[in-house]
Order: sequence, then structure tokens, then C-alpha cells
Amino acid sequence: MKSLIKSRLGSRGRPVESRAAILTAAVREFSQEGIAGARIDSIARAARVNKALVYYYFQDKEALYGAVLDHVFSGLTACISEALDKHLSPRNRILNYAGAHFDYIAGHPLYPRIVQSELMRAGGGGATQLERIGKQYFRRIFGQVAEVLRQGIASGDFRAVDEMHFITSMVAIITFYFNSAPVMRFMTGVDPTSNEEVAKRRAAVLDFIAAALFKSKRNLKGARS
Amino acid sequence: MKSLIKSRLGSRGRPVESRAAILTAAVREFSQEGIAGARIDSIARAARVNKALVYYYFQDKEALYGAVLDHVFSGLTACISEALDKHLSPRNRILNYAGAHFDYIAGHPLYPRIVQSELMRAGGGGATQLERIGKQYFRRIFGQVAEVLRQGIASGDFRAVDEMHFITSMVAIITFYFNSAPVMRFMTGVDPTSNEEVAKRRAAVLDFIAAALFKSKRNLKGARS
DNA sequence: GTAATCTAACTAACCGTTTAATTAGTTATA
DNA sequence: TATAACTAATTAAACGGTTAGTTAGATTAC
Repeated sequence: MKSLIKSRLGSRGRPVESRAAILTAAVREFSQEGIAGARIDSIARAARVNKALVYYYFQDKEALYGAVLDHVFSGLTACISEALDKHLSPRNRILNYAGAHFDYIAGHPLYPRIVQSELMRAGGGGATQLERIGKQYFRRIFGQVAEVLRQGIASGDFRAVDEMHFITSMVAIITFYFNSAPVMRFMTGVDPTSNEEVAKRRAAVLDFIAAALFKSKRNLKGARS
Repeated sequence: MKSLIKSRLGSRGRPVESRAAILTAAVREFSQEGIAGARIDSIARAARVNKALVYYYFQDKEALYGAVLDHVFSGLTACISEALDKHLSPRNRILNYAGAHFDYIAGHPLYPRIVQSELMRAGGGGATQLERIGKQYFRRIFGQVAEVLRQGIASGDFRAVDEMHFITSMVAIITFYFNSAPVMRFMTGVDPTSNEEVAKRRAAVLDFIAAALFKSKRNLKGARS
């Protein structure tokens, strides 16, 4: 009887899509506003759904945030893991990893802010989901990258860097650009998220890592994605 | 008549110290909770002052946050500027800058979280103080560091890096460790903010930068602070 | 006495969460 | 096969706690 748009009241509608819409909206909201700044009302509105439905599918705000974290990190680690699994020389595996990590973030500009939010939340000592995330997602990848570093160092390809700190620095270089994009926008005048600028940044990141890690500076071509 | 602790009601008390106490408490609160999570009540309580006094000295939450940003960034840039003004070789000036930046953050563990918060706020498109901060503090230092890079490249001491991207990467390496400290704490088991670990990180940062920038790898001693 | 400093109490809005109702499919039953 | 009973999806409305911001007045230095 009614139009398709209006007749959703009480209808069983599209449950799977409703849930997905809520999650997508939550990713955007948490990413833009942070956890304390995110508004359930706003998420519901963006998902074109009643606020109570958010609570129907997700226990509370914290649980919804947890679901968002899982969504973000599972995608990220899946992508990186795939890049790491190819068996290449240590050099190319490192560049491959860095490139994949960079590309994933570049393709999902909302994610780095969520990661930063969660990193920062842990500092306050309050209840955090970070421990779960770390165990579930980080540990494995961290171990894999560290192993590649060890191989490269043993074979004499790499400088004898501290694995822990080197990985930290790589992640920093890969990530930071996207968080600080707003500052650059008005300090340089150009849009740092344009394809062209992102490509430049990608080259700079791989160059930086290669220069800092590889012993012989020949053949610094950088891995293609 | 009353004890010193209790007799602050209505008294003219210590206005300068009251204001300073509010600012200090605000730095801590904004750093731990972020801007949306920060509570004026909590700040007032920590400063041992009535909430209305916060509004007496600072217009509103946003203005208080602005004062916090000024406090943080003026200290940071003063410290870095001093390190940059010494006239040394390009190599030592870069290492000097990086060391000073690192040391300042290490000595003020609450600051990096505030910086990150502000960086992230800008992404949402909402009203931001970042533009003011950038003009007032960043531009000058950015220009100085870029100039040193240009000198080093011209003299053949440095690789021909893109200044903009290289500075971004340096800041990333210097900063990131402190934001991600919580993750490391439980992934490694050791406290990353201990003097010993911070010193290790400092060495790793300077080594990373030197390796990525300097052409000849001789004399990589690193600048003392 | 008057201007600067400070407080207790208040309010208006907001926001996370709950409740109860409503509708659309599904299954059981006559 | 029609329909009654049941379940899942969804909403409108309200509740209760919290919080940014206000007001009116108290106290004291000058």
C-alpha cells in the first residue's frame, strides 16, 4: 500500500542490511568524533534506522565500538597477512608489507583515526579493548615482520636494527601522514589525500624505509603494489 | 581565622595560582579524555576550584581547550627553536632538532595525546583551532628544518629527499612511540616509558633518521642532548 | 565602596538506554 | 488452504543521569 521508503515501520525489512548500515555509519561516526564524541542518534540517523535498533543489534555503545574495531582490524590484518605470505627476498617482503599497509590505509581513510583513538584511550588507564585487539590481530603480524627483519639481518642484507623499534618506526611513517593530512592541507595549500599526493607519499615512505634498513643502496626500486 | 586549606571561599586567594591550577588540570583532563570526553567539573575539582571559576577565567570549554593548546605548543616550539638556532653542520642540526623534539615529548608525556587529539579533530571538518596553531607555531619551525635539509642536500651531505615528506616522517618517528606506548606495554611486558626504554628509543630514532638521510654512513655518533 | 576573586545552587539541554507497541514474515494447526 | 499463534525486526516515546553554562551573591584587598 505505502511507498517502499515510508513503509518500514514495524516491518522486518532487511535485517542483514540494517545491521551492516549501522556498522558502516558507526565506523564513520567513531572515526570523525572519537568514542566520547560519537552520538548514537547520529549513527542511527546516518543508517536510516531508529536509535533503539542500534541497541537491538549491539548491546551498548561500547560493544558497538568493539564491533567497529573488529571490522577495521580484521580487514587490515587480512590484507597485510596476505602480503607477508608471499615468499620473496627479505628486502622485497619488507617493501611488500609496507606497501600493502600503506595502500590499505590509503584506501580506507577513516581507519587510521579509529586506530589512533583506540591507542590513546588505553593511556588513560580506563577499560580498553586494546588488549583483545592486540592479542587477536597485532601479535601475529608483528611476529611475522620481526622474523623477516631477523632473516635480513642474518643474511647481511639489513643493518642490525632493533626489530621492535624498527617496526614501530615503520608503522609510524606509514600511518602518520594520514592523521596529519589536515595540517598539511593548509600549510601547503594542496590536498594531501589526492591520488597524486598519496602516490608521492607512498614513494617517499618506501624510500625512507629502504634507505634506513638496507645495507647496499643499489636496486632501490621499491615494490609495486 | 580559618585554616589555610578551608578559608578560600570568597577570598581573593591566589588568582594567578588558581588560573595556573585550572590550566594544569585542563592539560591533564584533555590529554586523558580527549576534548569531547573532558569534563569541566572534573577539571575544577582537580584544580581545587569551583566550576564557575573556570568560566570566569576562560570563556568556555573551547576557549579553555585553546589555552591548553597554546600552553603545549608554545613550550614545544620554544624548545625546538632553541635547538635549531645553534649554528652547526646540517647533520648535527638535524640530529639536534630531532633529539630536542624527542626529549621535550619524553619530558611531557601528556602532550602527544593532545596533539593527536587536535590533529584528529581537524579531519571532521568542524571548527578547529588547528589553523591558528599551525600559523602561530608550526610554520616557522617547519621552514627552519626545511632550510637545514636544503643546505645538507646542496652540500652533498644528505640524500636528495623531499623536504616536506621527510619532515613528516621524522615527526612521525619521534612522536608515534609515545602514543603507542600502551600497546607495547602489554605486547612486550616491559614499561616503554621507563627511562631506560625511552633512552633506547631515542637512540633508535636518531639512528633511523641518520641512516635514512645521511649519504656517508661514517661518524654516526648521534647528538647528545 | 568598589572591583576582583570566588562559591553554592540552579537550569536547560543533551544523550545513552529502556519500554512498550507495532508490523511482517513463519510455522503450526484445523 | 486458511488462519491462528508465534517470532523477528523495527519504531515512537519517554526516562534518568550527566554536563556545559548561568546567576546571584559572598568575601576581601585596596
